[in-house]
Amino acid sequence: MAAFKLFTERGFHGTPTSMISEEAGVATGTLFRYFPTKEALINAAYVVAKSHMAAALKAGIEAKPTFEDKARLIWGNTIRWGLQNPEEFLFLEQFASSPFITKLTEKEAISNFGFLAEVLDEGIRTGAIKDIRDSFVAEMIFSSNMAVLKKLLRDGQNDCTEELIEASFDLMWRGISKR
Amino acid sequence: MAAFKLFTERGFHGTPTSMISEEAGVATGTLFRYFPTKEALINAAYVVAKSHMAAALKAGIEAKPTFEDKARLIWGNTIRWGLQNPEEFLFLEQFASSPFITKLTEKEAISNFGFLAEVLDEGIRTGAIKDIRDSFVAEMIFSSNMAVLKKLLRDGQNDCTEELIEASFDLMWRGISKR
Amino acid sequence: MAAFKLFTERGFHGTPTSMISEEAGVATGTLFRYFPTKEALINAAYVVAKSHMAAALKAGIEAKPTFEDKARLIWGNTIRWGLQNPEEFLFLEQFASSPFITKLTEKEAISNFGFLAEVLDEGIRTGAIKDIRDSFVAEMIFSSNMAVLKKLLRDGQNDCTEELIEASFDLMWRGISKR
Amino acid sequence: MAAFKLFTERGFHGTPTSMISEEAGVATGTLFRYFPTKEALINAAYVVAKSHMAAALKAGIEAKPTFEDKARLIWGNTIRWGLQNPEEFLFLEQFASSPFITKLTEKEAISNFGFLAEVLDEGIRTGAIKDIRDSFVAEMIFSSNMAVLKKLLRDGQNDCTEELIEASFDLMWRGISKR
DNA sequence: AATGAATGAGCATTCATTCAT
DNA sequence: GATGAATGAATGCTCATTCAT
Repeated sequence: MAAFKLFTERGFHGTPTSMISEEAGVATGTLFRYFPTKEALINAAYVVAKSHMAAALKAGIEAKPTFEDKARLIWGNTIRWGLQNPEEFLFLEQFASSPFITKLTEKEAISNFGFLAEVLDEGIRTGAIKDIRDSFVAEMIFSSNMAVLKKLLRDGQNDCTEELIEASFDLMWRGISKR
Repeated sequence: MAAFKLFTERGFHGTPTSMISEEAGVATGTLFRYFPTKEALINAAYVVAKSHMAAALKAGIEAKPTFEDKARLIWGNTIRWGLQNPEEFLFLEQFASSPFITKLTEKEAISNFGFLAEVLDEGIRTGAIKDIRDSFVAEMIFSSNMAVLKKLLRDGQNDCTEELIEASFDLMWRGISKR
Repeated sequence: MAAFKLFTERGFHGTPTSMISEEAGVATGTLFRYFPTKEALINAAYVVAKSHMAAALKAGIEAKPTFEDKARLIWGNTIRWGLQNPEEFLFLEQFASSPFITKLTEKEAISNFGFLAEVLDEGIRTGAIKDIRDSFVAEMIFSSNMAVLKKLLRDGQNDCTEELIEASFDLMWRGISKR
Repeated sequence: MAAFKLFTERGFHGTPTSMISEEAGVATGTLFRYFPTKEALINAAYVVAKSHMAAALKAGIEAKPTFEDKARLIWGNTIRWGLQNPEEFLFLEQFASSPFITKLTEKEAISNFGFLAEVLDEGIRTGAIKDIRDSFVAEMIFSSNMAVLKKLLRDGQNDCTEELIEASFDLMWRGISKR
């Protein structure tokens, strides 16, 4: 979807539907056969991007035996996906808490991320990580992960990206792990 | 500034200048005596909010002797400021990397945060924290801090806010500290 | 085009685009599908009026054998066209050297009047008229012609219009002819 | 008056009163102590320019004995004045028949030109020029005179300006004189 | 008298949405 | 189903004019 880039670079109201339809190679009116309003369109785009992201994050997870392995994989998957799909990632960042994305959409989009809660749960259950107000921990982990990704996107990646992924994971892991 | 709330809740293009002037209790034209364009207005608001935030973060810092004390104070200051000024905080979150805030504005706004770099430097110099690609660490700290604040704003605060601030700091601190 | 009358009577900035579109029987926005800006619109109108005028001036010219016949015909054509299309004529007068008509437009508009130079050339070549700084003579002829037309429009025409056309031509002709 | 240049180059509505007051070195409000409205201001400017012009045209006329001498002097005076005061001249040209100049103003402005009618009258009375619908002749003379001036302003004057003034007068004169 | 900040009506232009083809 | 011309409400911004100082 070309809409990701356009919306991210120009904002919601800064991106005319005519521009979206042109990028998409269809006529102006055609858009409105598929999305009743412009808001519906961006909400749909949001759900798509979120589900793309969710799929990328969980890739290969079932092969990992321990909680730490899973956590480390997801940590890296997030960063790698973001580096390869910067437009979708930045779109999600930009519109995550914008007034254009409805609560309903957010709810639907988040439903793809249920597996994260399960993994985290496993970590707590097996005693691998602390349980101080779990959800706070989850937020901190998630935001740290994103912070690394954003920094890489901003600075431009270099050849030691993988090292950095490991180092940042270790740092985070040391904070949350019991030992 | 009433503009914080309006822009946050409705977006840049979703907030007519007439609405801003009405909230501000002046005529439409009056706005344009002080800000040449709507973009200039939001950029000015951004700088103001950032400097408010910076002032709040560093409050009381000179009285703290060690790096850890300083870090702990700033961590708490951030969260307390955000909880007391949710509109300004959310405004900053929303427009931090929007296309409406110019590079120049961002630069000016960031200039107020030089003290953070100094504090971090002290931490590294005195050997209190690790030096794995410091700037990444800074980003992770900052984003974790924000994550806690955002969660508190979303969920509504309760009486154990201070406890939570401490707990989250400890978690972060354990990750970054050498011992 | 209704724009001729409106622009002439009210000036460029005194004529809102909404008024033009209303007169034209279309919606406000429709105007801007055909003309990117209001300035483009008035420039287009200018070119149209000029080409109408050019066509009227040269009507029947090829049937005239001598230079004097051609000159006399054009002299009359100008006046007759202006009397029948006062709105277009006054529009051209009003905006001929206004800041709204670009050099480019003027150039394009003038291109229709190449035949005038040819006719004048013939007059000089055949020795019918003097050659004192030809272009000045051309300007004087042209402006005299216009002056008669404007006076007729201002005073209202009467039944001896044709006589007057002849008389004024003779007067001008006597000035420029070699004998 | 700086207003001449501004109005000519930018049009009536294109020239803010604030710009005029700035050029004049007074405050915005001050203008309105002297002219009730912007229209009153431009009308006053028009009258001033016209009277300047009238004064220039008649300069030295009483010393001239014959009609032809007077006519030749006025012809030259017009052109010389216009070349020395292009801003006022072009201002008059531009706004002569604009909707901003009221009939009353035009009437007042024209009152300064009574001497022209007298001179023309003398020409007819003494039998120096033809009497075919005198006012038309006057218009033609006047417009020819202006045409020469405008051409000179457009092309830039050179050292044979005086020659050209003579030549153009002769051409005109031959047209209107009885012999 | 002079000032210039404040006013708010007015206008060019954009753009989501409709609908005849 | 697809198209894209037409619509007209909405909005950023300007500027003549006022009036408290």
